[in-house]
Amino acid sequence: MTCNSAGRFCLSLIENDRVVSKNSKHFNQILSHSIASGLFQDPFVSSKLLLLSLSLSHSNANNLHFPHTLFSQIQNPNIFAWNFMFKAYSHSNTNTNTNTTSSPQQCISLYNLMRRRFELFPDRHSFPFLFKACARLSLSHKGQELHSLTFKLGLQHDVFVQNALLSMYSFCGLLHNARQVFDEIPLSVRDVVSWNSMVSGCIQGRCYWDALKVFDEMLKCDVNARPDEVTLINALTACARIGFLDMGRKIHGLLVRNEFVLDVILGSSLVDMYAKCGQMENARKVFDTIPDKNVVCWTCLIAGYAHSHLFKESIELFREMQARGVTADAATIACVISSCGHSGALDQGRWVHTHCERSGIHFNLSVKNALIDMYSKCGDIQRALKIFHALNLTKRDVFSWTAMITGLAMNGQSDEALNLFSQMEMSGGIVRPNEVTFLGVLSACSHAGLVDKGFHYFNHMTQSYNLKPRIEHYGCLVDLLGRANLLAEAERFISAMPIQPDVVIWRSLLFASGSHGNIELAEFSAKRIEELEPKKCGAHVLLSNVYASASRWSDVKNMWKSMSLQRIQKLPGCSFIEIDGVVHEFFVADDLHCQMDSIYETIIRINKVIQAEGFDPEI
DNA sequence: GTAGGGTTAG
Repeated sequence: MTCNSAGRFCLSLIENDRVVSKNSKHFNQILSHSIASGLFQDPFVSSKLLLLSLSLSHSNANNLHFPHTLFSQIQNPNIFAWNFMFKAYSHSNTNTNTNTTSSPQQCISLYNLMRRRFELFPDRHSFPFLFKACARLSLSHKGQELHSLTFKLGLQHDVFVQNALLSMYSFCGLLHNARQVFDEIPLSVRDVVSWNSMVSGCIQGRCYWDALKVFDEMLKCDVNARPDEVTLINALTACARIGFLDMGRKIHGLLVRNEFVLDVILGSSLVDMYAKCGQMENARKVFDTIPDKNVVCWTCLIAGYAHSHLFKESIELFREMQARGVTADAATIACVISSCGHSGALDQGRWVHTHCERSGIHFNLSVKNALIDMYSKCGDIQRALKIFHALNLTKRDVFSWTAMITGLAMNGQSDEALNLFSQMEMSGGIVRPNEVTFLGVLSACSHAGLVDKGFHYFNHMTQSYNLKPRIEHYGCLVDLLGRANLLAEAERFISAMPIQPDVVIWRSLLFASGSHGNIELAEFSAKRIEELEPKKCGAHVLLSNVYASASRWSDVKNMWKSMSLQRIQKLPGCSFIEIDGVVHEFFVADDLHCQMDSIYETIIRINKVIQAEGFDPEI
């Protein structure tokens, strides 16, 4: 074959690239011919072949070895060839142990090579890939350097370049810069992608109100860029994160009016929005209309029930999902395990745990944290500790530490809880305790009656960590003082608090004063509760218990009389226990359980044992 | 004569 005929052969096949791109044998033939004939050094031919090699390795997205070799054989790659390589590397995986060349870092290295050795400038097609690589590597400095180059090259009005630039800034956490880029794109140039990138950038930066402001602005001022599905998904996400139901409803109306197709992603966003706003009925309604529900969609609803403290429903829905053949992933599992923990369903939680181990579901940190929390809440502190200690020190996040500290505290192991907190602080500042961590620490102090330590940690929290105490922290301290019979101090502490005390605080004081026989203070606290919750029976019942323990029976009687006069009904106290995966519920004076006789027999037997040990149980 | 962006939901 002569050079010319080889050239014609190559070109005709290259032009027919739909055939070639599916057949590597064809491709290899063309490549050999082009090299043998010297046609490979034609810039058009080499870049076209490079593109073909990339589309052939497309099924194996991270194996860019062959295209890279091919690229390195091009003596003077044109901008097309460079851009093909930028594109491939900017999308490739960051961590591939087997092939270290597949990473966005390669994109940047190649760019540097292009500038230094070949003295070529990037063009409008290069920038989106280069910005993508910077974003994925959090290389904001490189991104800024490229930003200045766009001015030099007069690309400040190229909407592709500008959109990629603004996404890069928000990805790197520089929301302010992103906003500046956005503002500088003229309205006539801005498209729906510009708006979506800005909204999504605000969400990434956790500025949900700003996200909705941008969305609102888009609806009002830009007739050229109508919201698309991505816009609505982003806006719904923002509503979900801040629980903004009114706006969420408005978006729901908008998507119905504009006849958007409710696919699984838009549907899930809507379910999530309603669920996060506590509207479980609406969430369920939307959920039922979504075709081809996937695991994310189910998890939104499962998590929604848990968010609304409907743990039983959350676990039941998980079972239903499995029955429908949808495979759970780590997010689902973390959520269900947490529901098991909150409802005390240890057997179910344990079942989920083993089920995951057997079915090879990846245990990410959220799952492990949920397991620590569940086992602690269900009293299996050894299991919780085992999982916690198996976690590498550098892997533990604030939730792992907090779950374990709180778990130890609620299981009466206050010293261990406080020890663990010291370990957390000594772990080199990798993880900073948050408000919830300190709740665990304070409750450990409260359970062990460590008054001074409790106040020490309270000050430590505000002074060393600059954390603002919430009402729950004040509640812990009131509890701490109350349990230690420092009732006057507790009262003083409440009146000096910078926040208005809530019923929990007064209930805590009522309980403490009752158990230490200070009826006057108990009455005072009950009054405060009644002022805050006039319709509820809590204060009446607690106070009548106080009277009863002081044998003031006429007061007990009056208490109940006034309750019936005010038509306040006492909700029956309820407790539950899980045995062999079944949750058994008991109400006060309940005789509905099928094994009631043997249950009461056991209680009487236990009481006898307790009395024989010299205790006088209060029944 | 080749090519470009926002992957958006738990």
